[in-house]
Amino acid sequence: MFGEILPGVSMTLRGLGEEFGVSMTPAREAVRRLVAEGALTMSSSGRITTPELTNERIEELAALRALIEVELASRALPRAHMALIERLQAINGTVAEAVAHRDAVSYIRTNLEFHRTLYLRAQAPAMLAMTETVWLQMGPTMRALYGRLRRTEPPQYHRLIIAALRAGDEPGLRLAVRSDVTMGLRMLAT
Amino acid sequence: MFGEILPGVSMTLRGLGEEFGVSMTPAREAVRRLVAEGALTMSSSGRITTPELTNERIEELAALRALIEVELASRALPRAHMALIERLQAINGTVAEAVAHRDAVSYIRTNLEFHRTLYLRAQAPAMLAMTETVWLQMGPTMRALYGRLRRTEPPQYHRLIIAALRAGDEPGLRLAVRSDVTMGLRMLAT
DNA sequence: TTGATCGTTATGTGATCACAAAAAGCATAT
DNA sequence: ATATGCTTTTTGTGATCACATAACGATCAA
Repeated sequence: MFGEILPGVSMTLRGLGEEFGVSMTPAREAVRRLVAEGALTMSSSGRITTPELTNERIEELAALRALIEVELASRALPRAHMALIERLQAINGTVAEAVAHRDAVSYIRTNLEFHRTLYLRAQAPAMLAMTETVWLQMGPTMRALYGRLRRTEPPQYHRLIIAALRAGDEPGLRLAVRSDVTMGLRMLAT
Repeated sequence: MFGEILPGVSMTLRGLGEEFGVSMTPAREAVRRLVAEGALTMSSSGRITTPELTNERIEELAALRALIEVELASRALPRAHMALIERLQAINGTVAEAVAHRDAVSYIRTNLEFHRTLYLRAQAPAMLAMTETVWLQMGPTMRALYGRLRRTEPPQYHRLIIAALRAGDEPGLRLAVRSDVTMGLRMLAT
């Protein structure tokens, strides 16, 4: 999910088992679950690799993020008190730090933490689970895309999200979330 | 997915293995995958049952259906030719038959087939997979709800969907799909 | 009749193994 | 130098087993 593994990297059940100190059986169950969720790809012969997404698939997943996350933000808005907004601002600080250090994995992790912190307030576990499944599918690809990105300024749309939360501005929040989700990928997927 | 199993029904790995002529290992992998997708519930001790959804969860899943399926229908609209519309009409006939026979499982199956046939035209496999995951989670509950429903007339919104497809009316299509998805549950979940 | 306690059965988990198939390595020929 | 055929190694799959624990049921006491 955090892009620690690049797309197209292969792994074996025995290797994973050894890495985590277990036998093949639990490694297999974990891998097959991740395959079912789209986080890993399994070839017809059963070989395991991280997915290499096509541009069409990236666009589709970005559209799913936009749909669901806008709804989650909207549902979180009436429950977003000052403590939450301050926490979001703090997380956004660490996001800016990761960008300044050009640490792609840390950037992805803190960026998703920003979103998850907000969405947790929506009290919608099924929607959050769906969103995290999408994040999981995009992890390796996001890493590969952000890796080639040269940028030193923190994400602008996070500020808009926080401002809209402060103002209780639902249309503004929806627009800010949609922009944050789609722009980040649209500038890269072409 | 089709409601062949009611909510709260428990099953064992050995029983499933015997039922499908395999050992515990493949049964376990299948069960754990279904648990990961929300189609089955696993207690802290590992016991397997079909999920018993709360009303809040039902509302949430219905909202997810509305969000994603409206988008899928919208993407399918420009590709929906006459052959597809005729096929949808034929499927809708079998839906009406299932309703007339008060066959809940058959009704759920053909109703979902109606939707899937339309959404396949959207060429959006990730969105379709997400939608089917939601269907999977709702299967047992839908069966329980439709089982107590007394109705003999076919679903009205399917006709609206077909009419909107014919007219190329995107706003009308979005409204019809949203209504079909949410109304069918809203009248039951209270 | 109800509640608790204890022994029995049922159940999921993880490890190990045999097997088949695929991948990789390697030598040979053109 | 490249393609080809064969051998070896690697890898996933499914079955079986030992074990720990949870569920069940019977027995007994209040």
